[in-house]
Amino acid sequence: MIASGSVDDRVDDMLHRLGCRVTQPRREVARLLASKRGAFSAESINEELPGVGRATVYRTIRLLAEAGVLCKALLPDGSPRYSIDHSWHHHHLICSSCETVEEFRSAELERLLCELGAEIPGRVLGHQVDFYVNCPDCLQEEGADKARSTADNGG
Amino acid sequence: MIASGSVDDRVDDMLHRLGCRVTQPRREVARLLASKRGAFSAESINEELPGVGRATVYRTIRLLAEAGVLCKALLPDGSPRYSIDHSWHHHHLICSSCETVEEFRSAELERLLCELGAEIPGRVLGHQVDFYVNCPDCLQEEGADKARSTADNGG
DNA sequence: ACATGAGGTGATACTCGGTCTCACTAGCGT
DNA sequence: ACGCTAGTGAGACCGAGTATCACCTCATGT
Repeated sequence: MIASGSVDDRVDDMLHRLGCRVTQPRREVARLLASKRGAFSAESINEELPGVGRATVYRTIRLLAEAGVLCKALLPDGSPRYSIDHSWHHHHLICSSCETVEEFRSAELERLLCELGAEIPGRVLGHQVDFYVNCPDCLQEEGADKARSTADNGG
Repeated sequence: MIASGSVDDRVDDMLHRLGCRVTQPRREVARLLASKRGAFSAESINEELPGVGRATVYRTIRLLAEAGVLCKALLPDGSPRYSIDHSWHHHHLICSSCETVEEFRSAELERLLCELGAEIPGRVLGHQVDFYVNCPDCLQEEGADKARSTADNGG
């Protein structure tokens, strides 16, 4: 608990820099987000913070997403997942089984997208690239399941 | 009205090929979809077919999307738009102002995505590439607006 | 330290897109 | 023509998110 003060300080700092009031609920949401690994739904944050109102959780997430602190990825069904935006520009690897979202980057891809963008009629504002995958964890589990059922058949 | 029989026939044919019953509601939904240019929301179809139940409209759209007859694009906010899937594999140009969705294809992009996919840990199931744009129509309108306001300032 | 007021909060109602339920209907094989 | 069963439609329900509005609290000026 000795070092936790610095996390609070950084969170307060960030909220300050966004030009908004540093309130207790925002602090709580931001701290929880900062502690997250990987992508999460707004609702999961809401559930983990019963002391903070739903509206406030959603408002704060929107605030941080608009400020570029969070980045938003869409699952194939369109439901959004948020994650801390660690790197300037990146794309997503979305696991179709466990719905985890990983970042990935490729300079070559950016270059090609930029080239393609130049040929597109109209003005290109941005792009989004998502790979839908089975992540290694899910593959391993799948493999384990298969091995189990084979063992069952065999014995 | 003389030629409309052939559209009906093609719609019936398609429904048959999907291995499902050819019912009046499905026919109506499929015919309306066939007449659509560009992308549309499920709700808009529902509104245009007051004689067909909401559940049936959504069910039919899902059916056709799963069969690959329709393809689904997600707007930046995650709301889905459907369009007739004219070509085997394509990506989308989504206009951020008027929300129209256009298809685009690039062999080079596919090649690179395939290469990148090979390096991704896990199993790649698919990918999605969207360009967010201002379409030429919206740009033109914007230009017209600007010209108007300049004229106002000048006169 | 205290008053002040604008920005923020939270309970709750609402919206929107979509699915589920279930009694009823109609397509289609016989 | 009959009967089975897939399909239908009204409406309840759901999940994610927004709007409303009385109340609260942070930050500032004195």
